[in-house]
Amino acid sequence: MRKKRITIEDVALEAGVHASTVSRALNPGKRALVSDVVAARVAATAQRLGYTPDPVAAGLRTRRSATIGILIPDIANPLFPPILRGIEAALAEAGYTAIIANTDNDALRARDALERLAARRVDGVILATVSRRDPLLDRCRKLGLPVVLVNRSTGGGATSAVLTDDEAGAALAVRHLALLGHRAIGHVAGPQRLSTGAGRRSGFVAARRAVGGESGPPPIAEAASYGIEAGAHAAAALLAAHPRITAIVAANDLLALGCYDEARRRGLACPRDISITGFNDMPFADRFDPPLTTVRIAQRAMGVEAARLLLAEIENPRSPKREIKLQPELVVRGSTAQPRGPSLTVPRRSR
Amino acid sequence: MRKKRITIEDVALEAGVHASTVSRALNPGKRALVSDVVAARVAATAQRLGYTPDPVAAGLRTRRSATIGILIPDIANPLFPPILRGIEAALAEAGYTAIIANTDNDALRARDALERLAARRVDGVILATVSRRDPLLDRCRKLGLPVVLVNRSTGGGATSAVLTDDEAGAALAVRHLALLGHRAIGHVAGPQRLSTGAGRRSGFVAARRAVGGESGPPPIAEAASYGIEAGAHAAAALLAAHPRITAIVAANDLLALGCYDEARRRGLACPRDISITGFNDMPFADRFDPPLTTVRIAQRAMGVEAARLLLAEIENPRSPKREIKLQPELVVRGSTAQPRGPSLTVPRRSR
DNA sequence: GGCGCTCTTGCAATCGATTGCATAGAATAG
DNA sequence: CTATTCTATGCAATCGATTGCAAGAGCGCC
Repeated sequence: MRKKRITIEDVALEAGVHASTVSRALNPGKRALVSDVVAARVAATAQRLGYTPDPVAAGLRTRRSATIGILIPDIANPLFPPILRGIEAALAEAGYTAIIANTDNDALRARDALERLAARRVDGVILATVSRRDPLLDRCRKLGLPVVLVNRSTGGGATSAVLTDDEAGAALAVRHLALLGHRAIGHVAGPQRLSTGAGRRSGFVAARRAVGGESGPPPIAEAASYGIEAGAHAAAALLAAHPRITAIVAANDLLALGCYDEARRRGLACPRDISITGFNDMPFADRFDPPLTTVRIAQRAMGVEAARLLLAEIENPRSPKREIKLQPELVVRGSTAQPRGPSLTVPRRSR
Repeated sequence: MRKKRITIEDVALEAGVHASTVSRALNPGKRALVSDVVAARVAATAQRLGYTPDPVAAGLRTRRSATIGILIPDIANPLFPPILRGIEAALAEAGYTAIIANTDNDALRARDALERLAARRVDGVILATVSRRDPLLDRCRKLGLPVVLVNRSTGGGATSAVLTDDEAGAALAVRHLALLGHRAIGHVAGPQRLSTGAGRRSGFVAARRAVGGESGPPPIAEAASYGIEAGAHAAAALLAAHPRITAIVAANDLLALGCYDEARRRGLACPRDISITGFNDMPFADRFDPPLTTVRIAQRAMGVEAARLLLAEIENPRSPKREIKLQPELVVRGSTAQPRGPSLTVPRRSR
């Protein structure tokens, strides 16, 4: 029993028709080519025999694998699972399956993973890894692979992408802090080679000007990567250069966590002595100490839209490239508060 | 340029040999069948032409897809990403690729996902979802699919599995609390239909007896699922039935978070008024408020071992079933402390 | 010099589906 | 009643690799 797979041939024999007829009867697109009575009979026999078409065999002939590849830096980064769920949901509707590959922010691994996906004949790829000018994209173009970016943009509009309005998000954070009374607001920026890093930074700069913060060049320190350690380093540099800062807008939640660490190291209590905001609203951000005020991005929706965009592009390779920009939302929690009045409270020392 | 794929035929033509020779020259197993000089020439031409064998086409003939399926409840549950990374790493070494499916703890979806994986002709599956007696396993057996369980067991030994020594882990937590001076220790248990829920519970019961806790039936409340809400409910029930409890051993970190919530609701400060331990040491457990004392399981190692076990079973379907049990480790953080002396401090009210 | 042996290589079938083309029979037109 | 167009189905090639079998080349031995 284990040995015998049921093939289209078996169904054909059993239904008394030719295999090609079975194929047509079972394929929604070709269904019209075969008479209703035969189609019904075939469907019934297929059902009875428990026939499942082999997508591998079909793919060989049709050149489509009903599979798409996803490149992300690291699935353990909590930003991604919700996006993946969104992608998966939209893909499943269309009968597609996703293959996920982690790159660990390593260009070589990314290259490698892409080649492996291409070898598996994926019908398209979703990239959450690329920097603003990335050779990966050229490679995809050369391979003739439809591509959609999530949470990234090349700026050029040559590639479809789904992203967050990073400028607006950063502005949300700045305005919130300004409203609380902060004047000296600093920014721990993400890597500027990534569109999110650049976008949030420029959003910060513009918003700071708009709310009329202190004059002079904006207090900004760029983190080397989107990690806690990098955030702590950048925060240290920022605070060293601008000791009077009362609030920090971090370019993502992990960087904010790094800011927490650095603040604590300096004996600064958050939010009493310094307010800190994040970006992304990653899972469990509400459980941090203190709960993180952050800019929530529509992770799942990004995934869904990205998958839809990609499917459309697979369907019609010359469909226009589109950029979908989703609006973020501020989530106020415990890491932001009014700046402490200069003399209302004595600075608190860490133990 | 985009149109033409390079096939084995192209390489054969270019190298002046037959396609079958190319196949043999490039396949490590058959490599010995062709002369060294020809093999070298073929390898060189393949290299030069940029030939990548089509695993789909090969799979059609060989009946192996070099693909395995993974069923997990939810990728957004931070327990799983490290396991997946482990699986992926071990798989990649062997040239295999993973396809991940989420089931949301829904038996129907699980069933469905399994069928889809089977249709894609995966060579085996890794299940992180099954309960102690699960129809999914019978289905795999019927399909002739090699299976390995991660972090789950059927108890029967009929299926290979990689798991944590849950009894030992629970004992670690209980002993830690006993050493701190706790006598009245309760347990928020996981669902008993899951092997982890049952194992941790029995570990708790045995350890409690061993450390000579209070007599009488052990204070235990079972959570309906491994979620924060369920944990809060169970904690409420536990504290209502046993008000004198000074410490709770939760069967996983999410349940522990639920305990945090319920404790706060009752005006109990953790760890001052009540100590709480988790299980798993999920990412960011050190960032919770308070940082969670928990039992760390070797997530990545579980993934690696599971993948190895599965590959071995694919290689040799009649290889003996094995259960690998990994030892957990206690991570002490801020959610546990000595029980407060009956009158040393006044209870603290939440605001 | 003929026989048998090993070592390489080619031939052709195969895996399971899809699809352009051909054809038989039915339906319709004239 | 014949000619023509449809419709429904079958035939066979195809996708890209793998592999059992056959055959040719080279070689040693008696």
